[in-house]
Amino acid sequence: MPHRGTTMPGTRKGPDLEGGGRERLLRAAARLFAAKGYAATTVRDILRAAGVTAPALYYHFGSKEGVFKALAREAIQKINSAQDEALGRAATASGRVRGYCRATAAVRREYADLAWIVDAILSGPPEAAPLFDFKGRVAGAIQRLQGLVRQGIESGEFRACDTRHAALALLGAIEIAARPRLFTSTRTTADEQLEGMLSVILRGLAARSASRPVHRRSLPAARTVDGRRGGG
Amino acid sequence: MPHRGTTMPGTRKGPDLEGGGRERLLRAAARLFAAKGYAATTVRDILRAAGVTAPALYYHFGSKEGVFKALAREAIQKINSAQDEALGRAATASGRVRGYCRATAAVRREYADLAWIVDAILSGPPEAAPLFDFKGRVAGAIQRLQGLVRQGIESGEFRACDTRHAALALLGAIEIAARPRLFTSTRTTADEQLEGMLSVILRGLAARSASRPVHRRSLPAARTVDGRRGGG
DNA sequence: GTCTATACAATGATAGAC
DNA sequence: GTCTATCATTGTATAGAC
Repeated sequence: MPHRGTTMPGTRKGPDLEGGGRERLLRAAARLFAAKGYAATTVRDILRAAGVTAPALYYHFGSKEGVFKALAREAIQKINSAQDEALGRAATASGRVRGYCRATAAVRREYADLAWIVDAILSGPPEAAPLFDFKGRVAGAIQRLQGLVRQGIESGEFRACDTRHAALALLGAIEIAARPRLFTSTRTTADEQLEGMLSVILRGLAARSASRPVHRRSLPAARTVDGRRGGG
Repeated sequence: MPHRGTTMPGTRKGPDLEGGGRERLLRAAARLFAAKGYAATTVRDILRAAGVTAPALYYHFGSKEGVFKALAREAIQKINSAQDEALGRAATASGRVRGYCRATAAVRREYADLAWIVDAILSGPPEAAPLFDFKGRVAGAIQRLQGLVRQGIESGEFRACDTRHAALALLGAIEIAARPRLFTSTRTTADEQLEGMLSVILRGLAARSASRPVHRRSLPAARTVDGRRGGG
């Protein structure tokens, strides 16, 4: 696996084919992995989509697996910085939880290309595809969420509860929100759904009976309330 | 696709190789799909593991895709019957929700072999692998959960809320609980985790402030309560 | 229903010129 | 850094005997 780490392209070519071969390969691979999956995407597919030939790919990445790794590394960096930034600005515990979940789900959606592959790898067993420390990353995500919940408990904003269970429930919401194709209905966006799920879960964590005003006189059969956005 | 629907084998062979070639092919395929994924599993792999040769597979299933379809059909039937049975016996709305989630997660865990592949297909795009109406099945699952929540609202057991958001949150919990490899820690089982997540979510749905006694004097810093297990 | 034997397209990857 | 040309391997699937 003797592929170089970085290189200095600089040469330009066609009109809309911007970036060196390396960038074009990455974007084409991301699109194709998303469309067909890792195993089903052939090196030739990537090459044709990127408008380069085989040796270019093997020069930059060493293998098809190398392309995937580079792609995943990129997505992970984005998620990390998005999460860090989201944690910075937030006053309440539920605010931090919301921000963290929002940021994570958003990047995962943006990188839905890789996300679902990574997901398959994570859920799956041994090594269906090349991977890093994905499993470790999941553990880290759980711990970070647990930390947020624990802070909320300590500050009195949340009730005492099993922080791990709460973290897992939140992770489930993120998981759902990260798959718009599957769960987004005609009239709902993934963001709206995430907010709704978080409202339900955070209400279960709230120290008092109501963390936010949700008054509605009786119970009119099966009417929806919550999700406070004029949307429609 | 001219593969026969059913056949009548009857012949036996080796000592531990029970069942006709058809059964052996199914079991071998399930194991391999689980170990390597659909695309990465070759027909030759399946044949070698099942101890038969190619024509046997193509006689029974018509193609590699046919094998997967047969497998998925089997899992779907199991999930359906498990869910129906779980809905039968249950008094309260939260009891029905718990039962439904438990049953679904349990079967999904039992069929983790296929579950994660189906999941990858669902999360993924077009046709990374052959599929049925998987997308429709997900929609059905959401609607069934929505129905349970709506019943709870109508009966006054749950507060008025967006039933879809509640259903999605529950689905997220199931999703998490169905992947023991990823989320189960050293001292926790997937069942315990599901119960814990459901407790959090159902508390968020409860009409009153407490659906089950969760009293614990103050809030001792960062102590976990809930999940009744001595674990440290 | 299952076998032997095989067709043949597609795969990931490389050598070596420029 | 990118190309042309090509390799060895593996992929799914089938004919035809038993």
